[in-house]
Amino acid sequence: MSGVAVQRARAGSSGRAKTEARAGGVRSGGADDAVAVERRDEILEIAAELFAERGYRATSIRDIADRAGMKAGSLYYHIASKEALFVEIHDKALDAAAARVRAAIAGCRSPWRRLEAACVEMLEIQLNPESLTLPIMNNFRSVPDDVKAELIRKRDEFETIFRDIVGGLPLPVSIDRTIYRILLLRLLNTADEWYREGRLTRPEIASQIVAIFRH
Amino acid sequence: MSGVAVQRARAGSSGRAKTEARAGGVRSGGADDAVAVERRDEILEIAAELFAERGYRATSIRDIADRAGMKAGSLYYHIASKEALFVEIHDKALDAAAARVRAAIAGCRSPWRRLEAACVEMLEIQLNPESLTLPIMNNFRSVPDDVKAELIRKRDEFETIFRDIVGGLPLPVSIDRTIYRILLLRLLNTADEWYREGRLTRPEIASQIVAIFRH
DNA sequence: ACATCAATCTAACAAGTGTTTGGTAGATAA
DNA sequence: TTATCTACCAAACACTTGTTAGATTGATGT
Repeated sequence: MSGVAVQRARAGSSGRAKTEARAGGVRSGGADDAVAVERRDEILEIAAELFAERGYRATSIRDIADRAGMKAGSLYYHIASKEALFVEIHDKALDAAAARVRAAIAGCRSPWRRLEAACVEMLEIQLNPESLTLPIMNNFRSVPDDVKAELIRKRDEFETIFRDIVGGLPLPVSIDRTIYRILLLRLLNTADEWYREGRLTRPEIASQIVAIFRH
Repeated sequence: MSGVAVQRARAGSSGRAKTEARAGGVRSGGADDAVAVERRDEILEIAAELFAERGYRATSIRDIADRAGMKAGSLYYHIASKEALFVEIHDKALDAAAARVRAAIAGCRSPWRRLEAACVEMLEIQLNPESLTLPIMNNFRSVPDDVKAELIRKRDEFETIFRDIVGGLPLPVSIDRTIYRILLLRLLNTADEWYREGRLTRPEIASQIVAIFRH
């Protein structure tokens, strides 16, 4: 505690806080800082991979820094905190996923075809650890409480897409559409946990899911 | 490392290792050590609750000790290590769950009734944080690799019950029974993550699941 | 009274956590 | 050349982690 106090005092006298100016994410850029932006995106992608692989808690700042080829402290030139990094990744991933799913179902007229297209795309997203669109839509248990609320809000927004899709299905009245959607989304969102490579392809899995959920 | 070596050597010279004699779990008991056994079971149950709530990694030895009303170091009189504690809980939980599900489907003649009874029981198990039968059948991501294999083995053994149940269902040939079972189990095992209190009762949820999975 | 023993405490250990500080090589701009 | 600014590093901070050693307390048995 005393150490912190000393540091604060010194920082006050010597001026400036370079880090904060950048870590917010808003670039007050010069001419071409394309390199800088790329570096930051690179870090986001690396962190996204690790979060997806090991979860939030099990991924340390030093893990991310290692993979990015730098020291832990240097990361804080690019990010504000581990929490902020995760929230940013999470939001971007959901936005990208929403765009992909919307594009995938755009051409489908029949409601069941729409569902199948959405399932295929969701499986593709969840099982391809190559882009920022990554399977981190769950694992909220390992996330601190203060961030959790915001994450859930964003996820609910994403799941609106599926409320529309399920709403258009000609289901028997005996089936509750809300729990139908919840169960379907749970399966798609956790695909990386139950999918076993080699048995069935992703489209085959999607058509199996639709076969089960179709009535 | 050097510290461990020193400690081992000293334990050898001064005799005895009280802790190890007990932590293994096998009691070389005196007359009535019912109190001691109860204390250990109490610890197991407390730890099981915390593991279920927060996951393996997010639950610290000190958390468990706090809830048990003692200090962290004292826990090691009862357990050998955090990993061993988790494995023991996991195994006991699966054994108890298997017994409960088997008992629940015992009286059912129709295959669909069997499925429904199994679903009801599984939801009861997953959503009642009161006994050692607790929702810790997943979350393997946060578990160290060396333990993971053993946990998966035990879980596969448990899931045999559902292979039999699904095997008895008169499903259309277009549906792959393996993925059917995987999807169903994934939903039941993660019920605590998607279940929202107040909307539907557990038996209602179970009948909805069967309504969706029935063909 | 004395020794034994279960059950706990205190206190530390090494390792790892997120984060901050002050410094610095190298490019860019005046 | 000199000054500025980006992107990093080295080193520490305070804190938490699982785990262990050794001392202590209270009950039990002789």
